[in-house]
Amino acid sequence: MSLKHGILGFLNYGSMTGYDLSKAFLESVDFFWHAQTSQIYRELNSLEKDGLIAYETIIQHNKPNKKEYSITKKGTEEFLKWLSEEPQNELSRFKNEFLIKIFFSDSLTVEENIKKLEKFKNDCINYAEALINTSQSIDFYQRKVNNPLASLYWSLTADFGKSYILMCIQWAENSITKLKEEAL
Amino acid sequence: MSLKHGILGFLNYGSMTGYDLSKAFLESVDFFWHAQTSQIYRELNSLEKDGLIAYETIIQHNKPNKKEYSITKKGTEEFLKWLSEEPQNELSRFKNEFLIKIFFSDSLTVEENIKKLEKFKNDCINYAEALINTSQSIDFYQRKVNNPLASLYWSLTADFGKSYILMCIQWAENSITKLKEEAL
DNA sequence: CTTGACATGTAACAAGTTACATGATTGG
DNA sequence: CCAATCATGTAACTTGTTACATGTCAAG
Repeated sequence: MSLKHGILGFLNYGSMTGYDLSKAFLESVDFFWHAQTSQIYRELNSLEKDGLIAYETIIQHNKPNKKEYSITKKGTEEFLKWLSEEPQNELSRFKNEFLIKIFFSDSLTVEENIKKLEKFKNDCINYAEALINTSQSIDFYQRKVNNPLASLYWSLTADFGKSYILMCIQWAENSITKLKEEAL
Repeated sequence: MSLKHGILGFLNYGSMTGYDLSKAFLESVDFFWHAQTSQIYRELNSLEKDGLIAYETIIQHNKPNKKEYSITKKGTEEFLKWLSEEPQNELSRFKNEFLIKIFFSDSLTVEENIKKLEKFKNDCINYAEALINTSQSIDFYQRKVNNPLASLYWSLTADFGKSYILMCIQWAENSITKLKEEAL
């Protein structure tokens, strides 16, 4: 439901190709909305069929031709409608396969589970570094879009990511401590 | 991919009907894995076809008949294989539609966005209360399963939920403060 | 007499994942 | 010469969502 609106949101800033969109997702909202390239192209087709976006083929000489998509009036209306709708309770949609594995972990040894948690903690630390790049690309896009308020909202989402990862690291550390106590 | 393993995990504790499973999901892992009833019945069919579970029809007199599913040897093997596999980086799968709306929020007024964040904060506070029930049902199931280590892992996942919600509330408060400053 | 718990599902659709498929140019 | 970037997609499959469909019994 939301990938469509995500695409409309980006096209609302300006025209883009599927490839551009793919990069934009990756460099900005990937942390909370990962979009596969194949999915983006599928959605572009469907949005175009519904008249929410339109494209123009741009013939290039030293690069492959491309389709530049832009949002239509109908598309902008749909985007703004979605944006002002009351968001559903997001907590009820939270999903985490790692936590299910933890939930059922009594079928493994305590040592194996400590390793699992340590791996999770390391993943978090690595991801925290990757988020720094996201902050940098916010600066980059800010200049492109030329809208001071936009980057404020972007940074709020980046803050969420940082807080989430910190929380995960702390939870993992606490959990490891508890398991080590149990192992005695 | 994981609903299957979640079902196997519960059946590994003991036999259950689809209805029981539906309740078990709701009362324990719902926070990080919500399963629709319809999805559970579909997966049960598919797991049975694959020989990972088997069922016995139980005829009841004052209640509707039911199918009691139990895990097979093959099912247990598959479950343990999944459990000991290295979990994928979970952070790259995190999804949150609310954050996308925040990301694109410069198309709305600051006041509207403050309201949105306040609603989010309230949802979090309400959900925090709901999680207390989950903690209680951990105690209930602990007695049923009679495995002291199991409930330790269950409580780790409940801790994660509490930390996550606290983090969300704090983030929402900070964000509201920032927007109020901006509104001046 | 009505609500909630028990109990099982199907059908249609939407969204996400994985694998495949192609091919040019640029920079090191 | 090899890897990365540019650029577009299809096909098959798995998951997840929403709406529909049916019916009993117990308790308040």
